[in-house]
Amino acid sequence: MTDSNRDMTTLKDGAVVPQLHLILRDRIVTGDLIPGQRVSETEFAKAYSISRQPVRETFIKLAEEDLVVVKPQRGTFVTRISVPAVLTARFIREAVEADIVRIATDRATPDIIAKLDIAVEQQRITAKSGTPAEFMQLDQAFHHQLAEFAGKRDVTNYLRVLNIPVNRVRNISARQFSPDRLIAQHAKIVDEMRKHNPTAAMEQMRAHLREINIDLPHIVKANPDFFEGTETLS
Amino acid sequence: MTDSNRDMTTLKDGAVVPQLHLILRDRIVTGDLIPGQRVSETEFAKAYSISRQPVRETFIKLAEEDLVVVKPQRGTFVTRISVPAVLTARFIREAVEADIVRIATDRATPDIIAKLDIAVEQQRITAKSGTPAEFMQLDQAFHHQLAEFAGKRDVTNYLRVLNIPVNRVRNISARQFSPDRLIAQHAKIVDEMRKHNPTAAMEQMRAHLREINIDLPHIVKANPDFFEGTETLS
DNA sequence: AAATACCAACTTCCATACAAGTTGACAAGC
DNA sequence: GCTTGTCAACTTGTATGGAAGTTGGTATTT
Repeated sequence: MTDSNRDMTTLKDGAVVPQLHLILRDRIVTGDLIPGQRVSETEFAKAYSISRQPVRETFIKLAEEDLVVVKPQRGTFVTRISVPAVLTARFIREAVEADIVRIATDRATPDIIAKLDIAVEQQRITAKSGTPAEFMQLDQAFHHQLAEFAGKRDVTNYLRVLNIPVNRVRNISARQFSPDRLIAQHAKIVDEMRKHNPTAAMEQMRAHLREINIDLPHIVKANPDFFEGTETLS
Repeated sequence: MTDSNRDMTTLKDGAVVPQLHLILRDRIVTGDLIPGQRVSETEFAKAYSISRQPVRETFIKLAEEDLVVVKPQRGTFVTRISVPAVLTARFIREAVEADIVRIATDRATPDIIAKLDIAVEQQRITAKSGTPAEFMQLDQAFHHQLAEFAGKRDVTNYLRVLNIPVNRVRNISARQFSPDRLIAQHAKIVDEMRKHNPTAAMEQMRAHLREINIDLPHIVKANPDFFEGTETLS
């Protein structure tokens, strides 16, 4: 989203809850509101000049996405990033996207391969001259494209909530790891698809999605108080 | 859940929203509240002798699970079951549980195989003398057991919301299809695990989870107004 | 008869007041 | 010093009134 609504004061006319939901979700996922931080209904009510009720209902939605946790009579807190949630999301994505890439390879036409080549090339350009957030957007678009080419356009939507903790990790560690490695892996996947080798394409995809298993321990070690369930790593 | 709280009148002391959330979710998933049915805040507020606010907040949670849809100033309605959601959930489960069964086969000890044999046997017993709901519970427990044996205990929890539409389908069609076929497939999966044949076990699992692709068109045809997005089937 | 204007009865949305429980500071007593 | 009791200031939870918008029936007008 643009930061037109992040001046902490004005909301557009119309329903308040959907707007606030998007704003606060973005602020949490990008790390503007940090894991463990205490928030409160009155705090945002004053900041955005609205009543407690819409803020409260926004908190309920954020809680369903595991972005905040509401402790009755005690307070509401930005959740720390759950390591098991990240690992589980990764495992699910590996299984699902392996199947997607197998189907996409079977369906691959020269036209599809060309579009994927263009996508990878744009990633290279953005990695050099763009922001980490822009590269992240392109990365997600690439995986969504593969799903579309496999005829599984909906999969991305239904796994959206699952990917939230993964995105949080990437946002707080955007500058710690270079995108070059990821781009090279994307290119390898496309190459195997070009050769109509579904098994090899699947293996490249699985290896690609296993990367975070290697990075995660370092990220956790660098920001231990942003995470919970860290004992799962050992 | 027990039906101790389904007398439409009394709730236990304590927080109201969590109780009402469980009650209404159960009533929708089991088909007591039917797809497309109109509901309203005041309706349940009167029925349970509470104010509109807790009902409203419950609706928000149900909406996040795609069990109701809130149309501002127009009303709240029990969602019709989304055919694309069912098909996508099935696809995701096939990919994930195939991987799970592969890992579980690699890890399979005689002790694990014995536990799975017992589970299948209990399914046979319940299929004969139990209720469809009880069998459904055992079926879910079986798949959860496999995830545990693969060291992926969390997967079931994180895919819970995804499975909701699938469970709705099974509840409205519980008597239309016999469980014998499913039990036989469970047995085949365990047999391949016993033989330490991960590839065959995976294939049996995939075939098992593809069953709903065959049943779904008939269920939709028998209850067309319980579904939406039915054109996806053609 | 048919189209239109009106309006009463509904709905969800938001604001506000109060209820109920938690927490931490601070003073009293051991 | 250390424990304990008190209580004020917070938190979220619930109730209720009114605002804003939709809907469908009913007169009114053409």
